[in-house]
Amino acid sequence: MTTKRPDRDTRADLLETAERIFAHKGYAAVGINEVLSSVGVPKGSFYHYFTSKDAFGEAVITRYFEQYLADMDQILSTPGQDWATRLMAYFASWRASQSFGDCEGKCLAVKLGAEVADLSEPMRLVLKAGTTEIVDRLERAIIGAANDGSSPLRGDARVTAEALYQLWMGASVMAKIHRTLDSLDSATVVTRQLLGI
Amino acid sequence: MTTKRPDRDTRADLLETAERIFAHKGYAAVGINEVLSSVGVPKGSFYHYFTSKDAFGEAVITRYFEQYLADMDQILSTPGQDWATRLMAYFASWRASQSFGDCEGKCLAVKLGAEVADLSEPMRLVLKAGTTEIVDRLERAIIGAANDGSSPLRGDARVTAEALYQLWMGASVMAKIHRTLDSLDSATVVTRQLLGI
DNA sequence: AGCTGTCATTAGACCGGTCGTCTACGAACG
DNA sequence: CGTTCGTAGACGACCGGTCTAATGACAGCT
Repeated sequence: MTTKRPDRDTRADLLETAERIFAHKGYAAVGINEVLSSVGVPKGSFYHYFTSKDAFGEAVITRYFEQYLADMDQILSTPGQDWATRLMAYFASWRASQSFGDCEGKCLAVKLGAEVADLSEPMRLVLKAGTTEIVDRLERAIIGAANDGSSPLRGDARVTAEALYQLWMGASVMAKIHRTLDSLDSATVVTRQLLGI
Repeated sequence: MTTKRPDRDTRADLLETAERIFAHKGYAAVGINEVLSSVGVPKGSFYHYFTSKDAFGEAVITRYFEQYLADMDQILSTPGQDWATRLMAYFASWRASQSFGDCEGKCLAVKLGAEVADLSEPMRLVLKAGTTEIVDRLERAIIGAANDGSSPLRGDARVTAEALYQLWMGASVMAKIHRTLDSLDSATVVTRQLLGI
């Protein structure tokens, strides 16, 4: 009498819950059981949907980036704003997402990047593809800002985009280590400086 | 007839070996046994030298930073160079340390920062203290560069120091994810830009 | 020299949790 | 009515960190 859940729910629940748990505890430190019992799904179901923990992790990260990029696209296409403003809005939302006091900081790329990169090749490739797309969008935004005159582009747009992403990634790690948002404030200041605004 | 090894060797061997293994596989993914058997020390000995895996991890990171800061001090005090040159030499050596093809990238702060920060409070505090000292040194170097005229200081030195460290941290994570040194090149370019040189 | 007390070090048992497998049941739908 | 999809959870093999009990080396004393 399991109330006939439409199949996708279980799978989606697993992915969604795992994202939260991974973002908090990392990948290796979390057992499948923890995710399972947290969702209330028995172990048997897991291997119906996923072939292994690694494949599961891959799916979690894939889903994360899909969602992340969609959100990012939305912020970077706000009508009636110049590109520089849109860029700063993106970073402001990044800052906000880390600010969840406890210890969340929901950015999976930050949390899992270093841990997973030399642990599982498939997961690494998903991370690579995802971060590349993020930098692509930043680059386009920077070029846009140069064109609409909201930022005086000095130097290569690609390099600047990469550096900005790296800066914010590092700032997020430091925020975790210091349990402070100061690092994100520094990043904000320097971001303005780099964009010349 | 155990050839009477002086006690400290075992302990030092464990710390040193663990540093290498942690830098490669992370913290949670590595079992004590792996370190032990890699050094050739029996399991029983471990808890003679350390009270727990966490205390061990703490000691590993502490040792790492001691060494790292000593190296950094040396680079940043090269005689006959202006401060801007010293700074760039430091970042060049950072780049070089990541370049070990395989997957090393021996920077423990980068590898373990995100993973460990919300896993163990003691380890987090060691990371916090260590990274703070690194930024302190960067700040002093930046102020030095402003004073000796090798870099036109624009803006707060502290903020710039923090941003530089974050930038390079993020660049190292990206290097892991993309298995490329490109990110470190971008970081180099932007570092020059931020220092105005 | 022999005996003994003390301490550093080791051996290995212990229990709990890990991932993944496998069989059996139920519910849905043709 | 039977095949498919999904649930259920016991099970095995293994590995994790921890702890107690035994071993060894050595110092001092008689």
